[in-house]
Amino acid sequence: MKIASEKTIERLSLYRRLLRVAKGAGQMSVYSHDLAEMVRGTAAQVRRDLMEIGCAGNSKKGYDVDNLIDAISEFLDSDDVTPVALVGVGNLGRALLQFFESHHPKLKIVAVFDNDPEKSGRVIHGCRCYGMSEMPVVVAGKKITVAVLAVPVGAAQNAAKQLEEAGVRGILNFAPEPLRVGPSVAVENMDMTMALEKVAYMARQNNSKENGAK
Amino acid sequence: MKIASEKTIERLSLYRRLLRVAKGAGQMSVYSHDLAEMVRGTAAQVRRDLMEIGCAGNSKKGYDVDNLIDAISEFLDSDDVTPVALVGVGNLGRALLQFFESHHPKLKIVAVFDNDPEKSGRVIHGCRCYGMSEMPVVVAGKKITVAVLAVPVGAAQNAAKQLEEAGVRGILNFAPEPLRVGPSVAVENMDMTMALEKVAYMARQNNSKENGAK
DNA sequence: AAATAACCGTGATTCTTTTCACGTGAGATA
DNA sequence: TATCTCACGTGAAAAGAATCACGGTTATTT
Repeated sequence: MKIASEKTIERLSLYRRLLRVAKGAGQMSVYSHDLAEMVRGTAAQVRRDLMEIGCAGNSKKGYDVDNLIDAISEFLDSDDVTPVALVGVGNLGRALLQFFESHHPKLKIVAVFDNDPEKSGRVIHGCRCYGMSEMPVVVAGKKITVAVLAVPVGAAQNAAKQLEEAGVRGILNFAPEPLRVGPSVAVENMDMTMALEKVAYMARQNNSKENGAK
Repeated sequence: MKIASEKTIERLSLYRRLLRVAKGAGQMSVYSHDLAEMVRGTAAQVRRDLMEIGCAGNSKKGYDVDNLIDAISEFLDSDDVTPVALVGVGNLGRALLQFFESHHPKLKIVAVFDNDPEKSGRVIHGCRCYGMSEMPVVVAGKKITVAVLAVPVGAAQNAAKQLEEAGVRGILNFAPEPLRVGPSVAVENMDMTMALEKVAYMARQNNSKENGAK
């Protein structure tokens, strides 16, 4: 399968979600400019993204919703369900567990890890909680390649290392701390502190623009 | 104050956090390549980012840690504490509340909103919970310009609209749904579904690269 | 059946972001 | 004090991403 830029992958994910909503509403086809409006982008960009994954669009009717969803899914998803591990069962971890419980047919959290021995063995949201030391065997046994890291800052680097050694190849990191991992592990940072600082900055810009300040 | 690109702003936020850690460890100065290594970037980019905000670096000793932190803070932060609202007090909302409680000196969640009347009036993590209908008066009263949106999908668009009307100028959106707001409101999406799909995709790429597949 | 209109596919262009590479200057060394 | 080293500051080049613009195609209309 061809390779696409990260930006394109992000947008494809977004398109698919919106397409599913549209499908649920009974819509059979969409135009590139419809999708563009939904994601606040341009029609040309939507077409280009779809071109990347070799999609088929009809001149007059636009894109077939079902076809598009299938094409994006074939590109983004694995054939079978991807097992995911969650590390860290604090408030955030539980929220994520609940969030992903329902939201995705192809990505499933199948194990959670925490270093609190109190939690070991308990079942949270349908997931068995393991101690950190059990990681290698559980990850290998369940063929886990993707993990969500929701531990407190300070513990993240260590956990990432353990994940890497256990064979994980992608980490979604919620800790506000850059991870040092080898080149064969993809890291996506969800840095909430950074994000909030950024909106605060941009909100201030907007505000002073509005108030006529330079 | 000059304007910088969004990417630069993100990196500045990251630099500052790492600099604070370095300062805590007693470090007095850093080189651009030190910072670069920490954020997995290049030295030239670090220098360029710092140049953007008009920083001073010394040829031989690199950058003074204290100076840099101050310079970045002056650029990113408002002079006084920025009051923030949180909308949605589910698991995620509570996790965010806890997360931001300690993590930031200049950004403070001062009010939470939820449409569950049960929660109205209660105090969660030191924050009074208000009903959605109280938003206009509370937001105006506390001069809130930034909000974190942690409501379930489906409720996000409506909440965003209310926030905008109440005067909010920046929204950090955790709902997997693009928001339609006016141009004077900055939106930053923390789309966990998209992020997880993306790492899963990239992990798969890494995996097949490793296994010799084309 | 011909004309029309609307949208897709994509080469070319423009704009943004990153990297390169080199002159400059500050401290160390002898 | 002269030289040497090393990192900063930054113009210029490269790479990457978004946009433009137009030929081609398909349904609809007359």
